[in-house]
Amino acid sequence: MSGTHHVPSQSGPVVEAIRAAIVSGDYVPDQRLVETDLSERFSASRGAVRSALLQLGNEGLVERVPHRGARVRAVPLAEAIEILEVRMAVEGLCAAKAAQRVTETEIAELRGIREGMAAAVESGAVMAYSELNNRLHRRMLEMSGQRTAGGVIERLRGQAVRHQFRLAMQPGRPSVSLPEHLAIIDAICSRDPAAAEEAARQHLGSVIRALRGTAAPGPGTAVPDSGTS
Amino acid sequence: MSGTHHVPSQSGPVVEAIRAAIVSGDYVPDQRLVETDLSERFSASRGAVRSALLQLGNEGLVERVPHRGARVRAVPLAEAIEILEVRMAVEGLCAAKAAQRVTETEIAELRGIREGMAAAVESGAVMAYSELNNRLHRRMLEMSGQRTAGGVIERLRGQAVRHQFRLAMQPGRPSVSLPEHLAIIDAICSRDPAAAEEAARQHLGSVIRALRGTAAPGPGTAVPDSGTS
DNA sequence: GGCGACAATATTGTTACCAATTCTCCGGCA
DNA sequence: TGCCGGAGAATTGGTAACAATATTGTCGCC
Repeated sequence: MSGTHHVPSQSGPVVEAIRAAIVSGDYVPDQRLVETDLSERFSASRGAVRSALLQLGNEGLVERVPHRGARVRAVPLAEAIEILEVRMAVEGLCAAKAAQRVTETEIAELRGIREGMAAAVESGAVMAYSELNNRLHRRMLEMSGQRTAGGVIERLRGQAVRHQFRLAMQPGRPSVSLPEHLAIIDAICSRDPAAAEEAARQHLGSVIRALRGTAAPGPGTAVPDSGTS
Repeated sequence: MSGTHHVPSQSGPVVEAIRAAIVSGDYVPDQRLVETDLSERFSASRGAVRSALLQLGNEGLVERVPHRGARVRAVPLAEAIEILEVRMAVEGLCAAKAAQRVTETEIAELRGIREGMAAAVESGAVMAYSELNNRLHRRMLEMSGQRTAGGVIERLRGQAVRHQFRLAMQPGRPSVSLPEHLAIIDAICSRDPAAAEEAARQHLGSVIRALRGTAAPGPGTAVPDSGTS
């Protein structure tokens, strides 16, 4: 097996834990991240938490202001679109490279993902589809052999994950994105770099258009006070 | 004016100092970075140095292994090429955006850079040309308005700066890159996004080809092996 | 009743110290 | 001679206390 994801695991388990808590929505945007709280929550020393926050700040997931602490960074829609535009460029590159370097076993794996995605959409299994979606993008990066590009995209994905998640939950969205994903898979399996790049770009372009369509309601709707408290 | 809103200046002056020392060649690749040494060298506490090394490690400039300290990361040629491939994609995007959004005053500034570059190459002023080159790339990013892409490229540039510097020192290299730079400038000034993207991609493609030519002196790795018989 | 200064609190930033780990060097031994 | 093992030094990682700073609540004054 290709093992677990290697890029974002560098500086200890605390970083991963906090990152997971953020991307899973356990901490909402603009929520304060007090060092002592996290220290107790994750059973780690304050220094470890401090380092983790530093790294997450560098990663763009949290915002740190001197003497005022860290809070979950709220990525505005415009920036999410910027992120997707960069991803469009880089993932286009990766798709092309993947089409050049793909092996037979990888083609088989992609075909498996393809079937799974079609089945998930057919049966309305949104979460399963989202999971396969993540896996497809990740495996495509690995197949491209472009570690640098993979790291860049991984980081960008982390920042915009909330927007993408919200988008994936829109009813009818899977039926739109499914053919795009299938086109990417088919192009890679056909070892057609140009088609793969074009398919990847079209897919992310579609995501951008869809994101633009989701009206971002102004301030006043987000209430951080959820459940436990 | 937009002033100097550099992305990588966030976590204190120590980070910038160490980064400057690394990119300026003051610390060579694989050189150990002992915390106490840096602490004394930059008159900062060990904790500050620690944080700085953490951030630089996250940035890809230094390599940190647990209990073994940090050292300047030696970016292999293959990775430098990967980095340039990503830059090719992202800077292509930025060039296109810049061509869409460029203002009249910015066009005037670009024309100034254009003249300066031509004059520098004419007179053989390598350093001045390199400086203008940096400025051109940086201003193009700013004009594109793509902050995300700018941050990505800035980071990638930092990692491969040594290779690019070595390349810029090659005799005759400026005469090759000058027309490419001029093409980028002209395309942006003509507000032609497609041409700008193409010009940027061609330029970086040329850099990649040139880099491939530098350090491939035949079979076997040309490591500076001390006096073999 | 509203507003500004002041104290109390909470939180981060820094420093000093100790523990854990690795590297180096030296000596013993087959 | 070459290799194994251990003591010592060097360096990093972690922890706790301290200092600096921002936030919040309170009191007096207009």
